Amino acid sequence: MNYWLFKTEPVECSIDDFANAPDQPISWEGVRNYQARNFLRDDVAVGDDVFIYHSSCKDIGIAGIARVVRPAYPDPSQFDSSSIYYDPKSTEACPRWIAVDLVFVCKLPELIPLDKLKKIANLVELPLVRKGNRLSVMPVTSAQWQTILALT
DNA sequence: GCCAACGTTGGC
DNA sequence: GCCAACGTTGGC
Repeated sequence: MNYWLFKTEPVECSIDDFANAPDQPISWEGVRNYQARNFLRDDVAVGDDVFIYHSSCKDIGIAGIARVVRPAYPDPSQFDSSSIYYDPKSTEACPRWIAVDLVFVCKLPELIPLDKLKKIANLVELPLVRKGNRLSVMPVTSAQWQTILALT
């Protein structure tokens, strides 16, 4: 199995949305970046664990953990003309964007702030803390995962 | 709200 | 296929 980090703006989907719906799969939609899409399509698998990271908000950082329960399928929002994620160039026959489903695992006892992650020597290779990083779905190595868990 | 960094688009 | 222009991300 693999480890991942998914970014989200908590006003849209936060770790509390997962915590408030235990055992209920949440569809991870709206990824509109090809590199992130390729990870979802090719590498994210059922049983993988995912850090849920809150961005563009007051408390920026890793908020909790979710688990993949459904592998890649066409992101329905790309076909919905009323959605902000609508993509007129995508077709049912040849969908461009991919979603997966996640379920809640846990909230971290305390959010691990980004500035704390940036100070950890073992995490300098994590794309999240690299300058100019914009990847919203990124792999986390087993060692990085353990390092981050040890911060809690 | 600013803006650096990066990704995407489209003319050539 | 290059690359300038434009759009988006996301921390600050």
